[in-house]
Amino acid sequence: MKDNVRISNAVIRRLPRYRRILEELAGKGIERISSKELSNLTGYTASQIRQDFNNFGGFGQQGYGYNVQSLFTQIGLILGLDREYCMVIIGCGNLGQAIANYATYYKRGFKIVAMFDVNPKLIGIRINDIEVQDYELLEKYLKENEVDIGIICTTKSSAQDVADKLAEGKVKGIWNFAPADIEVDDSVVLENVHLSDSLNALAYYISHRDQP
Amino acid sequence: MKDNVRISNAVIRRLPRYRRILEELAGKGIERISSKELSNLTGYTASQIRQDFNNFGGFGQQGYGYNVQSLFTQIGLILGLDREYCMVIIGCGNLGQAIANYATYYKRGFKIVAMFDVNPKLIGIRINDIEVQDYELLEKYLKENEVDIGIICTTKSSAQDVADKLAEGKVKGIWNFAPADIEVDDSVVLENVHLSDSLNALAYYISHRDQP
DNA sequence: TAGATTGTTAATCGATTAACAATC
DNA sequence: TAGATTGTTAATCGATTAACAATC
Repeated sequence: MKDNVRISNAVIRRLPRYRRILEELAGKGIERISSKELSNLTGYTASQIRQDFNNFGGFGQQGYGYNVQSLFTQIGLILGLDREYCMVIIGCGNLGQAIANYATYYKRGFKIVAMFDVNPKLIGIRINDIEVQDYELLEKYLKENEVDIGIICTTKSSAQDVADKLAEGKVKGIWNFAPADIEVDDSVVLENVHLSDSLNALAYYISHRDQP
Repeated sequence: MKDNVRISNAVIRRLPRYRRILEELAGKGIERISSKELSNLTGYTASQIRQDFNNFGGFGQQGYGYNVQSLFTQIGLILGLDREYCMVIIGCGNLGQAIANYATYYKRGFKIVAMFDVNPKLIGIRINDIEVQDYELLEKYLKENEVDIGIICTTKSSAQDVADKLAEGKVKGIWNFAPADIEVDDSVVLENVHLSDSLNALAYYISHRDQP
């Protein structure tokens, strides 16, 4: 695999999609695939697909195409999926619980290790075998345990405070679902899921169908 | 406002963020803002901000800047937020309920009008005053009511079936949270929120911090 | 071997940034 | 008016697409 090459964000955002499709193909027992066939499945051009893979060194074989299983594995390696990520969830309302279920049942390699909330009604309940703890205990927990990812499922008003605590507790990344523009030190990777932005974009495209 | 100009997706995705920030500024009573100040707040360059706004015709005034309130309103108009969108949710587990709460309490202009599920334990319960109906009734509901947006919060395996029913029922847009690559006719706008892709991208950036 | 398909270079396209005249 | 800041054109940068030689 090539090294020392800066990969553009556009490429990174396409990799999970490739991987998802390759997983399905592998599940169907398909062993090889050409960039042209992948183009049909993904909607990306064959040319772009080859360019993307060549960022990391040649995964294919001329005249043959790509081996589905090995390409799947390679992309997993690039994405850093060859290890386990420990995650904590802050905010255990419907959204926090939904994310917990999702991670537990769909995402091997991403493990919920603790959950926190301020709501006394939620503290103490168990979600997929994880007991919801008092948010007051987050700081202590992060001191005593190495956590890779903090997931913010709180209200807008608490989000920045939670982010600060997570950063101080040396998490490597924050997955933010709160509708807030939080700020963190550059050493922490921040991935926002802004539902509002997504819904607004949807409204835009609905309003502008057909018209010029 | 200019018309007949194709606006790039990149611009559209920035508009909700501008709007969010302008809303906050308006809330603080700030009346005017320059592209330079907006640049500080958004992280986009002042040049890009002026280019973005000029896609729609000049919103500003030389030597003065932009009027916060009027810019906020204009962007809302562009995004199509000057009307109400009726939405139905299919799949009323934690995620569906979380989205319902979110839309109800945070998103004026986007109204949940009905919710559906196949689970007998959920059918009949009320969520923010909306009763969960049997999924069997979706088709009938869509025939009798005009729905703008269908929100898919089901499992992966049901997602395509739901999308087909929504498309047949003439929804204008689909907001998909199921971890599936669904396909719909071009006449329906599809906005995916692929949590898996987002999490994988986060893993990538965590794995590649520091290193070359 | 002949056919297929990659890896890679070159061309194109589009988006971002820089610069500055227009003008409030 | 002088200063500030937009609107807009031109320059740059980066990403996508096209083309084709390399090679399995």
